[in-house]
Amino acid sequence: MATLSVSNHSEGRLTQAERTEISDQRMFDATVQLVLEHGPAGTSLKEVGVLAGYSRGLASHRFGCKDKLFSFALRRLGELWLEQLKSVTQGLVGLNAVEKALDQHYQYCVDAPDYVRTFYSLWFESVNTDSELSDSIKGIHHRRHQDTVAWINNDSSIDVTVKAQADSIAAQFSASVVGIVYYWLNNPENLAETRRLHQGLKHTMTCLLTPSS
Amino acid sequence: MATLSVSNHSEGRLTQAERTEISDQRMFDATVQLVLEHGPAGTSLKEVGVLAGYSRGLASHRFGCKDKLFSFALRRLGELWLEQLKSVTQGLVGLNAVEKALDQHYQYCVDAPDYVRTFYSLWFESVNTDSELSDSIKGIHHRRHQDTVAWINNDSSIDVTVKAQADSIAAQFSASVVGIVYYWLNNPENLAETRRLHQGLKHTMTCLLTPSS
DNA sequence: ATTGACTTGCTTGTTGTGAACAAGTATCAT
DNA sequence: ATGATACTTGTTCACAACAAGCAAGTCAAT
Repeated sequence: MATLSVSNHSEGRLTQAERTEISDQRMFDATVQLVLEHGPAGTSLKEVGVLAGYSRGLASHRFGCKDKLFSFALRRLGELWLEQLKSVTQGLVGLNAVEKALDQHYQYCVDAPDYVRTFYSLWFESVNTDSELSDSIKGIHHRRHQDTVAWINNDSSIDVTVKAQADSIAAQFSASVVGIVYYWLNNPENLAETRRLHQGLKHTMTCLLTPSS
Repeated sequence: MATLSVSNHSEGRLTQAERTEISDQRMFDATVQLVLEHGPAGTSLKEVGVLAGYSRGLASHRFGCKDKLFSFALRRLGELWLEQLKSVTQGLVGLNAVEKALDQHYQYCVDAPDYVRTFYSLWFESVNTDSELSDSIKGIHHRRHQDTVAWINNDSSIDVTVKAQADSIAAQFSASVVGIVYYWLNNPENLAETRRLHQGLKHTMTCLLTPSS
């Protein structure tokens, strides 16, 4: 592989920072591939190192334990999704933001299924462990929740009585997204239904954000 | 421990069937306890056998592999929940059935949190494995789906245009329940919000089952 | 610029744990 | 008593985790 750009030394020579960046990226790719093939439990640190083109011990040495490797991968995946999300909801509020977010979420399942699947595989894996990974998830979860709450509160067209319930509405929204993802993980072939679930949630959110009585 | 009831022989003598029933039950209890404490991945067959009062090897020998032990535990837990569910939805259809089911689901989280938590820990664990366990889940999932579809189709007060979408509505219902459970697993202390999510889903289902336009 | 001490990335050696299975012992059935 | 079934013990293999060593990169003094 050609070097991305010339370093400060002669050809082929890499800085320490470049070396770790390259090995990190390769191990990230290997992790995604192996988690897709064998699930998180069936993915060994040894395989990750070897598939990435290094020794059996590197993943262990770099990350300390399996959990931290997964936490690392999850954070990287989370950042990739966040770019997608921000590119589409930038500056939007209320129902507009919610709808664009859901459209993009569906689209990302279509465009980058490997990343989404790995992301949520690790996500669900963390339900059962008190660990680094589980902390990362909690962080992501909390940020998502706050984003949703902000979308609601920053929209001047939304009623005060609705805003008072922003936390509950955000909780319902997050829960529904998790449910949809769960469906998609188990029925990746049925994109039509996955799309319908996204649409259904849009509709539900419309009802929730529009004061009825 | 006193024998549950006299067997066909003298005191303290058990039939083979009784012996396995007892060891199965003890290993089931041990599995629930250990999964609660350490998660499925952190639960070893060795510990299960020992905690149940047997040798380190029994769980391995009886179930063959970890996955089959979990599959066994999951089926037992599923049956317990099914009793609860049937006791409350027997003979009901449509929205009535859905609402009673959700009430009971919430109540079961309150009354038997250990069972519900273990059940769904194993449930989410199975997302990442192609195995016996994953097959059991698929079965349970399919039955739930069919039940919901039947509730919709057997209710004469529900419109034909709605019944035509029975599958999609059932999918949305299942997904939402999964999402709610995911919330509860991560926020077991917040029963109020869990209750609200159940109520919210009832409301959504009311909308879905009542033709609007 | 070259050298040499130091730092950091990476590899190899080793230990402990657990899953899985085989072979053996104890308990029950007839 | 003979077979069948529940259970235990012995063994193997794989992997996580860590320690100790090797190699590549860094940087100051000359």
